[in-house]
Amino acid sequence: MKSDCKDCAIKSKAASKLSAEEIEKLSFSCAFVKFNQGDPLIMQGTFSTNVAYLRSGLAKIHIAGPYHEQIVRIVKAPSYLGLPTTFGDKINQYSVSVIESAEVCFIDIDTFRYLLKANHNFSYEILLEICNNELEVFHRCANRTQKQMRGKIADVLIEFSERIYNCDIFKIPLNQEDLGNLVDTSRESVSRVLTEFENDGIIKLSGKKVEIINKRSLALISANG
Amino acid sequence: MKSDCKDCAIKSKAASKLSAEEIEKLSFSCAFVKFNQGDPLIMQGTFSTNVAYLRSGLAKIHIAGPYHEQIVRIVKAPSYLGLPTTFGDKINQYSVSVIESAEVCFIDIDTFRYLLKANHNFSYEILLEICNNELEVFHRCANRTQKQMRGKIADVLIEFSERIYNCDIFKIPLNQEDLGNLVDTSRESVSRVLTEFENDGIIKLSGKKVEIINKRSLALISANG
DNA sequence: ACTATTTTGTGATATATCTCACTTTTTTTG
DNA sequence: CAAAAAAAGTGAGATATATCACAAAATAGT
Repeated sequence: MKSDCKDCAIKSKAASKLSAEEIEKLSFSCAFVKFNQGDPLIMQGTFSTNVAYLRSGLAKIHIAGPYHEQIVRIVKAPSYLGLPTTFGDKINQYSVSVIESAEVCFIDIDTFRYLLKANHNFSYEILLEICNNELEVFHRCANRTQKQMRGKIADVLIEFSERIYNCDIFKIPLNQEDLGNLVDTSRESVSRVLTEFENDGIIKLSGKKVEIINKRSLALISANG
Repeated sequence: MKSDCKDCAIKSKAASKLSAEEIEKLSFSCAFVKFNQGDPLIMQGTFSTNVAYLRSGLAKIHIAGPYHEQIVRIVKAPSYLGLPTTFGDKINQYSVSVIESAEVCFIDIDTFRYLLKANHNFSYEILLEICNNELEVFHRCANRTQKQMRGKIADVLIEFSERIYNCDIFKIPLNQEDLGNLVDTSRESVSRVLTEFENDGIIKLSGKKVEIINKRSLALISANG
């Protein structure tokens, strides 16, 4: 357990509010680890003693629903992971897995709590992050249940291109089964819709690589489908 | 704008951590208002300058989805409302309406922020509340999308009986349309399932009054339907 | 490089739920 | 208390999507 958070180039906005001594304290109980695609970071049902800070990479938050796995959202670095669990009971209420090789700092929960108490600006930033997540989940949930599959898949393509990759060409970091779990449809439907979009000249596919050709149409489908 | 929070019998757990002076400060920028069923407390899209503390009563959080209104969750007093909005942009991201006559304290947002900075224990409690809400939303969302209507309606009946009213006999505080918006089904389906449950001897209905007769069956339906 | 495994594509069929249309009941209001 | 409005019940038909069952591709493992 030791890192040098002081010189960390990708400090969280919250961490940048910490004083020199506080950063020092953080360094002492912060473990830096690299992960590969597919690695689990947080496992639903297990005891949590750390907050995770996703320094780089991409992860998915997923929970075991009554029938199948549901992917709640895709988290892009930099971002804290497992905050809600940190406060309620200490049993993780959801899982987090890496979907694009990631660097993660595990911060001891007691230290994290100490920092929350010691530094208002830090805790305010954390509060902010949690609140934004909650709002995002609200909207995502409404979409998931109300739109039909074309709309939902259009949504997710737009999200990857705009929020995650900032680019019209990207590699989907999930297989179609998982894509289905993210938007709540079956794997088969994902496949069908994707080829449909390709036939309509809206996207171009080659393997998992997607190129968005007609963003306009995609936005329309997202809005009306 | 003035209340006497000091003597308030239903202080929030967070507020009970405040010092005498802090409570005094709170009192000065806290407006107490009574509301009736149907009254809007928070309106999506409007500018927010207050945090609301639901002192007594019942409210629903709802957002305008792409197609229809969605009821995100039912909030039972005591509980803060509109916390997430308080921190992100100040535009309310969802609406809150009273469904059973309520008493609400509106707390000026700047005062609330001041208290968050001034008192760690207060802010820690607030953090806790937000985190718990987020986790609840996760699970609710998974249920909503994965279970089918019988299961979802069984769920909601159990929730009313156990979380909201602590009683096997209660009056549903929503009409069937809203019940549908809460569990994501059509009004007609709600009606059908409810009469189905009654015919199966699982519940007894008279108007909006529900008596749960066979909780065991209901739990089974919730788990498997 | 070859086999095993995972992932994807695609048709046919099944089905849960929505929608529409109308009636009946309950609640509200003047 | 009557009239109007809102809410609830119910059948028949439409439909979006799931499921099943394979085949084809792509990836991973030895």
